[in-house]
Amino acid sequence: MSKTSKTSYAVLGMLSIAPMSGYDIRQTMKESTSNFWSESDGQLYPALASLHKQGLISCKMEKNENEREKKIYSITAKGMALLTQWLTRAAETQSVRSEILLKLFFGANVSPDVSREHIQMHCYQTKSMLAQLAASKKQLQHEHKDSPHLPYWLMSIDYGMQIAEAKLAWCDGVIEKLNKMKSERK
Amino acid sequence: MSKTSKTSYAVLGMLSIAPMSGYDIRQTMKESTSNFWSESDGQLYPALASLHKQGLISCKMEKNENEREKKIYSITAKGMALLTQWLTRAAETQSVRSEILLKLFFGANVSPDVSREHIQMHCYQTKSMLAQLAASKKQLQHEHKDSPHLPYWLMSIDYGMQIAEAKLAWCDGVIEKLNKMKSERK
DNA sequence: TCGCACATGTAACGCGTTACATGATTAC
DNA sequence: GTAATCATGTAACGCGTTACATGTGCGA
Repeated sequence: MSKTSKTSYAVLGMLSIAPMSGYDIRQTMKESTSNFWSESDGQLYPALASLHKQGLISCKMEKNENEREKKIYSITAKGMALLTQWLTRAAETQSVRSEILLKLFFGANVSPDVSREHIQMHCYQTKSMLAQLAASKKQLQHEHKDSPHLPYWLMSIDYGMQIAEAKLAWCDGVIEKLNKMKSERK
Repeated sequence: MSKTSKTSYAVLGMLSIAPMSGYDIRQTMKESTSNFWSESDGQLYPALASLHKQGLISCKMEKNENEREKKIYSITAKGMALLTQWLTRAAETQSVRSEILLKLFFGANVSPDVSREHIQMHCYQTKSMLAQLAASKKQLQHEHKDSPHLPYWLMSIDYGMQIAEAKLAWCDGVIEKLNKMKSERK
């Protein structure tokens, strides 16, 4: 088990929700955690193979009508123990890199218009993300009414939404300031 | 020039503020952009060498009294052109990975206490970051009163502060919900 | 004299992305 | 028929972190 990579834990976590195929895990991540976590194919499938080899997950072949055969993985007791152990450990602080903030930081080298365009774009993207999150939230509340996972899923969505709101407020302020700077430079 | 890495641009940007040594760049980044951007030694020094070889920055040896000799780099016209070109291009969207949110997402597998502890810790860390940002802001306003960079620097600090405030509000809500879940489980 | 801040680098390693490879089934 | 979705993987590459390596000057 790698000391630094969290891919295996993300996979174990997904399988703690329900037995799934690799493809299912990808889809589930896209629909639920993509806002704060995602894995690429190149990480996912080798992780599944490695977890299986270690006995942390088990694998059954399944073939329903009109479906191609797929591998359904389930978390084992051993895997569950490792997952809860990881869940209990404190999260490591990760370094963030935001290209848009870096560009804004060096904004004095270009016209305020340039920065304003970037922020404007960021604003649009954030709004679209907010809409997606709101939709996800509604869907989750409907489709997983009685799941013990629901409250936790909602909290993680709320994080995204509240951060997005804060970003939008910041964007507004920045655009206003940049407009002022532009008119003062005239 | 690498297509994907932004390290070179970060370095060029720093040198657009003032001529500096590699060490100075590290210090400046720590004090100003660490909240949203940082570079390690293993990135910084090779980047400086490469930029120099490409004629994007120039290098002078300097030795003041009671100081060991150091290399002071300055951005060239060619480097400045490349920087502004990059600044004008739209920022690529980067994928974020938040271990704490991933743990919260899988929180149903452990006691609500575990999640609450994590969030509590996150709250403390965010508060300390907020205090640091407030201090930086004050210092910047004082030390760079007339710099054309100041408004941009303040905007990037405000981003950190506003996001931090939103995080704190979210933490409060989550802790409350987790406490409720705990009492309901009794 | 011991440790810390200054100062500059190199090398190894692992992680994560991207592109490639394959192939079945379904909808248009 | 052909594009999209389902489904599983591999391989190369580059980036970024960490640890290592070296040495100066200053303060306690």
